[in-house]
Amino acid sequence: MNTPPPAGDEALERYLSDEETRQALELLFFAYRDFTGEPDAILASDGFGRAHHRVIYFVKRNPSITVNRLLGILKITKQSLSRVLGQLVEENYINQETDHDDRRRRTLTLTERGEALEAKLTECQGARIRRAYRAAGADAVRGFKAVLAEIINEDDRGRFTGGGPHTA
Amino acid sequence: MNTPPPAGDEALERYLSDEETRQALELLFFAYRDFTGEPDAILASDGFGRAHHRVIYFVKRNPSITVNRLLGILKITKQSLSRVLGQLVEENYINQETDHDDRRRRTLTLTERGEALEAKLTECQGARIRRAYRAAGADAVRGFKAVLAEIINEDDRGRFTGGGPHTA
DNA sequence: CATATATGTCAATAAGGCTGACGTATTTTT
DNA sequence: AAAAATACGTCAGCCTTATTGACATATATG
Repeated sequence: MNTPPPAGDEALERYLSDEETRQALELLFFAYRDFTGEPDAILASDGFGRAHHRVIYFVKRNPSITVNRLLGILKITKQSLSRVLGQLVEENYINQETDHDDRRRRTLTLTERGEALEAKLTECQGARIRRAYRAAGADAVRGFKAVLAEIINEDDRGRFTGGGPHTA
Repeated sequence: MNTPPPAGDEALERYLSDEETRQALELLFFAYRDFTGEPDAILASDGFGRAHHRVIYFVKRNPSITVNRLLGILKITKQSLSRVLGQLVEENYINQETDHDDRRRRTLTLTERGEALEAKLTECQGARIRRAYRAAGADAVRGFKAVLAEIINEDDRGRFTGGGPHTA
């Protein structure tokens, strides 16, 4: 068990503030854990991990994205991406071709197989989101988005407050 | 860029639903990434990782917790916990003592050093949360909590809809 | 006494990150 | 044309965090 609320107005304020933020931390921890749980299981049965999911997802969202822009979104090193991306290309989930304008660049696109896996994974997470949205109501959804957008660092926040998909 | 909204009412519905859920997925991804970024940096400079953070956090929240109950919250194996916990005990962040009632049990509590690190990490994430809460407003905060609670699996949801801290 | 529980530990394996170094093709700059 | 910067790939090695299986020990409980 835990320390009970203290007496005194200022102390109570601090306590509430502490409890309040801890509740938020824990909500995020448990929500993210469960949110990634199902897709992780699907991926594992294909011999993939969460890293593959992220790559597939952002290639879907940004067709013909270059390796460099993908690295920018994921914020990992190219050596780390290399292994994961290599597997996905090897096993024909992602198509890689030389860009016509700048022949140094390789553009990445999902193959049919990649599209299928992406759809399966997103559908799985989407169902959880839609269920939560319906249960909480439209008003709550607006609050949910507003707070999450504010939690995100300023540089990436524009993806949500402003316009379309992740064109970095 | 991406596929533009299609014509036709049903198709538009589907498109909105898809865009809507994808936005939620991405909000969660970026928010969690940035939310864990700062503490990760602090921990790294102490030679620790995110796993150490989770252990310290839940020991703080459940003083005198047993190893078994901690495993239940974290949902990892005891072998995984062993190394992390061992380090924290070794370096005097966590105190381990034999329970008086059942001498098989070891109860875990933060030392002063552990308290200090926990405070530093939680303060860092707390500041981000408070900033977001202030920016989004009290109404949005209610929605934020409601949706996140609904995203969490039923078994753990009670921690938030109901009462106090994580007493598993 | 037998069995179950709580904990710890040894060994092997794997995913997914990291850094540093080097190579090569291509584009841009001087 | 030569030099520099960019985009990409790859080799080699290291770390953290997780996994499984097996076994040991102390304690509690039937």
